[in-house]
Amino acid sequence: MVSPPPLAESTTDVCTPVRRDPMPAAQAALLAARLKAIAEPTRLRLLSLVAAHDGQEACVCDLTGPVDLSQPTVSHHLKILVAAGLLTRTKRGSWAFYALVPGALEGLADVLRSSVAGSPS
Amino acid sequence: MVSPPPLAESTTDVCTPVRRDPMPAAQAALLAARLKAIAEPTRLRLLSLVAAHDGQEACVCDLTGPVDLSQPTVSHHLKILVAAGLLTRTKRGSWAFYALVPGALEGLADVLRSSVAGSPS
DNA sequence: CTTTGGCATAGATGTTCGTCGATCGATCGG
DNA sequence: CCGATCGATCGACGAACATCTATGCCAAAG
Repeated sequence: MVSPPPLAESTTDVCTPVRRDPMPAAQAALLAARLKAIAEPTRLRLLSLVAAHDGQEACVCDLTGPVDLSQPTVSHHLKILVAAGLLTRTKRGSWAFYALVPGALEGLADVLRSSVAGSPS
Repeated sequence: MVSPPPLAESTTDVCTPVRRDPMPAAQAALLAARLKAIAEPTRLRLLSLVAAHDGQEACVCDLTGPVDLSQPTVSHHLKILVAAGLLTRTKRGSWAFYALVPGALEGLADVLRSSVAGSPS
């Protein structure tokens, strides 16, 4: 590997010098896992549907119709959203009510803003 | 698939009344596609690596080493990040330099904050 | 013009993911 | 208890994805 003419300065074989430490692999894996939970059209719609309900909670029977998917599929997505810390599950009677975790999505957005540009050691 | 209260078909009450219109399927698909671009550990590290370089740009030879992947794989991920509007590609001589699109990641974070709870308009 | 080096593309492969139908535990009404 | 309903789990299937090796393209060097 040869350095490009105007920009190379380092003693290593790097083309451009490095100013900060990049994101560690472990942190990248963790953030990516959280982002994967919302990087899916159905799950975004489910979050929006829950938020659109009074009290910001809804049972599964409220959601299967609007997203036009089978009940097992909806339960599967809801489980992923709960595991990601974006929804909570509360069983009342025969129904399972899902509610938004306040600030969870905003927190994820904030981490996204700061993780790439701002993590110097 | 029956609801405890009388089954409704429209946006009126089912289990819980609806207060807002949920996210449209088209918007959910578009947002999910953008999120998928960053919901991957290697791509997050690549974004961070580019941000860590002087001038916030780097060529492929700068990135293959740190992420410990083959050069075609790195090119593949960079292409996805360019398609998502997060990186720009500029060829100078034999080298292809990738740079962050200013504000792209922040804009995505803002959309994420407002899309679920905010009004769809 | 030939060679060399950086990078993109193509094809192949193993894994992950989204979806469904079938089933099962749990709960409520008679 | 009995039958019905809500919702979670299981097993399967097809699509999408991340990765590799091999190859092609283009610019610079000799």
